[in-house]
Amino acid sequence: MSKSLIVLDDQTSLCCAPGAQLQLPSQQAGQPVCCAPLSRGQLTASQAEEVAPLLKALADPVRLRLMSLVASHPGGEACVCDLNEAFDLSQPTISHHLKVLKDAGLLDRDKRGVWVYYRARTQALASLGLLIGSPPL
Amino acid sequence: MSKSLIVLDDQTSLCCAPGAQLQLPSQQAGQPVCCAPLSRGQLTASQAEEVAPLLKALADPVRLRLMSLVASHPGGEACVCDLNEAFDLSQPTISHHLKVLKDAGLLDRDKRGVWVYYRARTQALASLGLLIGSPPL
DNA sequence: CCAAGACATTGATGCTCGTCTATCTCTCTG
DNA sequence: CAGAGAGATAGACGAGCATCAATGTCTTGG
Repeated sequence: MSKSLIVLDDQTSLCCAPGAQLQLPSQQAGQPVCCAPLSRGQLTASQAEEVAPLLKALADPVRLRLMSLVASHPGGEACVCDLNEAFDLSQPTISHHLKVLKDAGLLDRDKRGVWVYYRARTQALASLGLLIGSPPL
Repeated sequence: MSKSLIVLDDQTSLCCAPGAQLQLPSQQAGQPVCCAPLSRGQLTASQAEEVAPLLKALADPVRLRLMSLVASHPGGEACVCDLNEAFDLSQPTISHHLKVLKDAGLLDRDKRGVWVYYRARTQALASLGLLIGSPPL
């Protein structure tokens, strides 16, 4: 597998740190472009196949709100019991959406006793935001 | 309608210019948060309903590559005839995907004679990238 | 050990989506 | 004006998705 376009792991350093988007190092000849934004150089088919599932996971109003609730929660994590109450949807439906976000690599799951806590992978969100949002050169 | 979270029009100035993501003005009490990123404050249900269609439009490998091809094309625009050749898909399928991107507000269409040119709405991409990618405070 | 509660899983249902073939509309050329 | 070519539209079809009710799996308290 080639170098990932999206950094999912908070432990891994970002090759394009947030805020550095305007001073991206110029592309080295022969080297794969890491974090190549959408507007600079064409995404390969395989890169597109890699990124699309992340966007698809986010491309639902309920999941967007879930991500926002979790990411903005004090402490960086939220209990499922709190999330369930924030929506007018059944508990299995919320559980399903959380699983979609977790499988996409946008949430981390942590079970502590009876309760389950989800945490946002801010690195993945940052990478995705840079990929989409960086302006053309 | 409340103030839009996503700036679609290149003529309109961005309330959160690219690169300004780390120095966002502190939220004024009582004022709606413009361009409130995903990780800061919870998206309302209506805001999520507004943003999700944009992400859904992008959340397809073919459309991601189309956006990338158009956005990175010299001159900022690309002819449909060139785009058709870049994919192993039928012409109506490409036309359909371009329409989805245009209806979402991510592409502008310009017919000149026999040919049709599409141009990326970089402002919309920038807003979307900031919304997703800005880190929590 | 048992009952209760938190969350996940299963299976069903109706809707949306990506793709295709066929056809249509528009514009230029001869 | 007729034909050709560029691109859009229409309709069909199979796959995928969001939701729910019902049920299953853990974990804790008594």
